[in-house]
Amino acid sequence: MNTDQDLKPQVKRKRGRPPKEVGGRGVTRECLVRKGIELLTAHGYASTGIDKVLKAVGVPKGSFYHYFSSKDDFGRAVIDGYGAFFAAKLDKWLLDETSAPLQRLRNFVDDAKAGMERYEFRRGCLIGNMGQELGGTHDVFRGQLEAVFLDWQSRIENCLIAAQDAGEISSNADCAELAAYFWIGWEGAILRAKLVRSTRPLDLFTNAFFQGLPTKG
Amino acid sequence: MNTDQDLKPQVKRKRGRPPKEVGGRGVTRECLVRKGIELLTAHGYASTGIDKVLKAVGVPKGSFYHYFSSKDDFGRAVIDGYGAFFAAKLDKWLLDETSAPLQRLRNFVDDAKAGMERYEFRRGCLIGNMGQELGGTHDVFRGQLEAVFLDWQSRIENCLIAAQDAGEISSNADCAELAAYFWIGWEGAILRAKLVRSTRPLDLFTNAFFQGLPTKG
DNA sequence: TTATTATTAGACCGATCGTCTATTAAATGT
DNA sequence: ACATTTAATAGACGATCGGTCTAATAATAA
Repeated sequence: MNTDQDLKPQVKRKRGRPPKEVGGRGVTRECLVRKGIELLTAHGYASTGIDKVLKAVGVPKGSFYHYFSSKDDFGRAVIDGYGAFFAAKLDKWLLDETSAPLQRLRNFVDDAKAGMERYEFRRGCLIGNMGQELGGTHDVFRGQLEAVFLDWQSRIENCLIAAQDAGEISSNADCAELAAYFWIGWEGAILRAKLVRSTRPLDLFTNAFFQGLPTKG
Repeated sequence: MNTDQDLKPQVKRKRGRPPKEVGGRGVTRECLVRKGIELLTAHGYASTGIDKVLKAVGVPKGSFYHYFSSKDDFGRAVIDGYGAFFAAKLDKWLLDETSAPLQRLRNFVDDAKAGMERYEFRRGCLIGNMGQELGGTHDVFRGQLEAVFLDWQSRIENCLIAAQDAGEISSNADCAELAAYFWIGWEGAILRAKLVRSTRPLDLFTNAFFQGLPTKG
């Protein structure tokens, strides 16, 4: 994994505007954001230098400040990119009509768990990481990160409402609250899973979550 | 709050070993660790430079590397200091025989909640912060941070066992697992509380936690 | 053809980290 | 009393790195 096959050509370029690459239209910016997601998730915002991202993608420094006005601006783009990427992943699982609603949620959880294992519990969730690192100090990021959580949360909420409609959980259940509870515990479990390098915290939380859901009534 | 009344004298000092301060015996190191706890909790490990700590305490750089061999060494001392400080806080509440076991846990939670509010949800928990920031990459810190969690966890576990003995919760309950679950959710709630600058996530989690405890049977 | 825009190359400044030497007071030994 | 060793501080230093800025040049539009 991560064989760096998706980066810009490492060929030595001349200065100035480069000759028009047929396939490459705005590819650079997207590559930067993609690498940013990868590196910020793994090492955090403060610890990840611009240079690291640039070197990993094979793009010179000058380009960076053409596409982004500052590191913060880049950070915002990275958060948006990750938020959208993960929202799509949520939809993929939670809107899958071939499974019952609660099973969809389980499927998502299993997929996310597999992702944690695949990266050896080194990355976790970019939004959780940046929230922890910058939520207390950086107001702009704080609002943006919370907005991403609310977006994800509403997708879980909709899935729980579907479960209600399907009679899987009680019609009295407060799905919005349960969805909020889900993300609180899930992010806490990811943090702990990084420390113990195991899915145990994830299993512990999700088992309790599903078991605690109000049964039909 | 934080009126900086607890730092070393800012007076211009001469070089060389300073005259023996009557009260001050090894005070410098302790001051550094204390400020370290404060600054690392607020801004994270990577973002907090040695110089910031030194300036805040009014100690020159030369002293730092007399007491600590490196920044990592300092980080370890800070983690230990915070771990011990918080363990004492836990004991203060959880071993308070004047309340029933579960009430002790509620008291601790209320106190921690008040602490979050006092700092306007800007700091959170040093162990959670550093775990998020470095748990995935820094092996030494990772082990140390997990050890702190296990220590805190055992204190919660003991309190839950006392609750069992008092008949407050079921004798079938797995107190070790419940204690692990408590910290997973609590840390997740802190993270979220920083983002929304409100105790709601903390309330949401703790209410669910207490309500989900297996009733006596 | 000329002007403008997009994109790159890399210099630049300041901050940070950790080391190093010099300095001086206390503690210790004789 | 004196010499020696140890504890603790002052602060300069070099290497590195992060973020910003200027100059250069090809594509594009007027």
